[in-house]
Amino acid sequence: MSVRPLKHPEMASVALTDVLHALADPDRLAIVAALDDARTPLNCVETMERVGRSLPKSTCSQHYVILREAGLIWCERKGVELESRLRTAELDRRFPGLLRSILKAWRLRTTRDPGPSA
Amino acid sequence: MSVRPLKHPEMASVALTDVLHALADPDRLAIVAALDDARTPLNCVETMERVGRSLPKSTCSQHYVILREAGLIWCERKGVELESRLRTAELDRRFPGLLRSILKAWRLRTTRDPGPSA
DNA sequence: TTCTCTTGTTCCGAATCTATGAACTACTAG
DNA sequence: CTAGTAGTTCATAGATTCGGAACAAGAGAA
Repeated sequence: MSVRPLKHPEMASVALTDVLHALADPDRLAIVAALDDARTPLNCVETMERVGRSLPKSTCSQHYVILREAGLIWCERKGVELESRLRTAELDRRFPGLLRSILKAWRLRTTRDPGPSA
Repeated sequence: MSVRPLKHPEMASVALTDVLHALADPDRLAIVAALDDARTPLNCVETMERVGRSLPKSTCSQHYVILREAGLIWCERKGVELESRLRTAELDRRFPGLLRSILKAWRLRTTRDPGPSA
């Protein structure tokens, strides 16, 4: 049971539907919003603190896999931690304006919207 | 086994994650893009012709349920047909710029992106 | 070194979601 | 009434997702 190396897709091969699928979950969207706020790489614990919610770690780990494989985040292992940052600029070159408009929509959600993990 | 009446959510109660989930599928995204092109209501057959792909009807029917319940389309029965139109203006009031930027991204997808039903 | 703590990963079973054939409803035309 | 067309519902097999338990891997202390 060894830990696999991190794989990141080239931005050119990222599919729009994968990006949308990755963001179609309140927890993942909140993670992305937190990384966007932070503007600096964060590990999972720091991110979840900012999200203000604790998930089971296995679930959380899977969320990171999905975000990474959808091309949304870039991760590096720093010791025992996983440091992640948004691939903002690259993503915006591939899908101009997309991430911004989604994050904007997320930030003005009302109570009807599921907050992180409804 | 009677046919249930059509239910449309109020736009205020539409969640962003539901919208993203509805659009995180190549067939549904293609349907939405086709309705957006058309600018006039289309039934399922007409829409799928424009999409250029035929799905099993049960699958197609489910896609319409998902799009309708996510607040993306407004449907009316016209005789035996189901006429659908995008809820463009309403949606844009709720999530300004969102649908436009997603459709824009969809239209500039490359071969790596799954076309309708990859 | 070894022990322990922390951070995250992997595995696996249960619960949930999705796709589709078959049967059905509902309407139209002849 | 019969046949045809458009779409819905049901049942179920298949795919995804969630989360607990066990594990990996590095940091720090002794």
